[in-house]
Amino acid sequence: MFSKACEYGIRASIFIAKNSREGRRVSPKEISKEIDSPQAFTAKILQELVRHNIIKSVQGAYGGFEIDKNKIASIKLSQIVEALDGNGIYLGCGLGLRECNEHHPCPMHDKFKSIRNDLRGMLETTNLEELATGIKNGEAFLKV
Amino acid sequence: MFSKACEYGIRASIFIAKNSREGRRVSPKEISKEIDSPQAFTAKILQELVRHNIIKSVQGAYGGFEIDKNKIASIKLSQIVEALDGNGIYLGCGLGLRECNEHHPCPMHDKFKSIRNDLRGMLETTNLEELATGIKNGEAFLKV
DNA sequence: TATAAATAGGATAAAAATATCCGAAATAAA
DNA sequence: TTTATTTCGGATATTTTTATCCTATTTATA
Repeated sequence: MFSKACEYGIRASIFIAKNSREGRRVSPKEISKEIDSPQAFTAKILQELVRHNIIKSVQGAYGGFEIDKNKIASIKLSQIVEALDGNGIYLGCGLGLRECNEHHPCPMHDKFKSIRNDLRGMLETTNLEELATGIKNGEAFLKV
Repeated sequence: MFSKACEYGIRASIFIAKNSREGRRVSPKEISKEIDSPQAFTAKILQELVRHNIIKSVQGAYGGFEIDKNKIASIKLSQIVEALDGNGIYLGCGLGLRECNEHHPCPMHDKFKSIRNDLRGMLETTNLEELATGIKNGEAFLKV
């Protein structure tokens, strides 16, 4: 469904959000440990999220990654997915046709459309705030 | 969502189904031309589908690929997807956790569950017969 | 039985995704 | 201003996916 990069990116973002709410900056080392992901690869993904203005980095000693507290609730999963996997999951054809729409549908088009829309809806209405809360409350996990 | 191999495999299966209904066997060459896919790669995928007993091959002169006419309506998209991409799309965690279930959910688990179930339901209730009909009627397309 | 036509399958190549390494640049604190 | 710490970014390596090529095997027909 999502690429590894995107899976790590979402998990990392949730972990950063949780810590930013508590006023803590976190390093790629700590992140990759807590979400069980390869450290250097995760660092690359974090850089990409910084470039997309989804998370913020502070360089130098005592630096790390964080998210503006008052921004956490407004960051949607869809932004992270689009930043790392592009918009293919929204716009692409399920069977890989370059052109697939009402006027030129693939055989699966109608049936696939509603599922893709549900997925899109879910990603566009789920924000980091609620996901971080699940982690904080111990109701959900970021690894294993 | 699906791998390239799976996309080609589904499109090829629909094309074979349509032709088998008309009593025609088809070659990898014709298939890849009609679904716009790389020929040798498509041939490999067809072999895999044969191994999974989804399509049938006839070797030698006048051979090719076909599907038993009375089997077309009973072949579900889910069988093709499972044969080529495995069952990860049904069972796997959206965020890539090895273990993700009601007792140990990822933060996205609840929201993702229903979408995954809808996808699963769609794949398990959609058969080659109806998809081939869409192609035959010119309502749907397998390329471009 | 010989021939031509077709799939099967192994070997290999190319491209993309995943992952690692290391030096450069930034920055807080001593 | 020096030092220690930390992200940035380029280079490279590894693995997986996608794709191609070539020969062997199968089989209908002449």
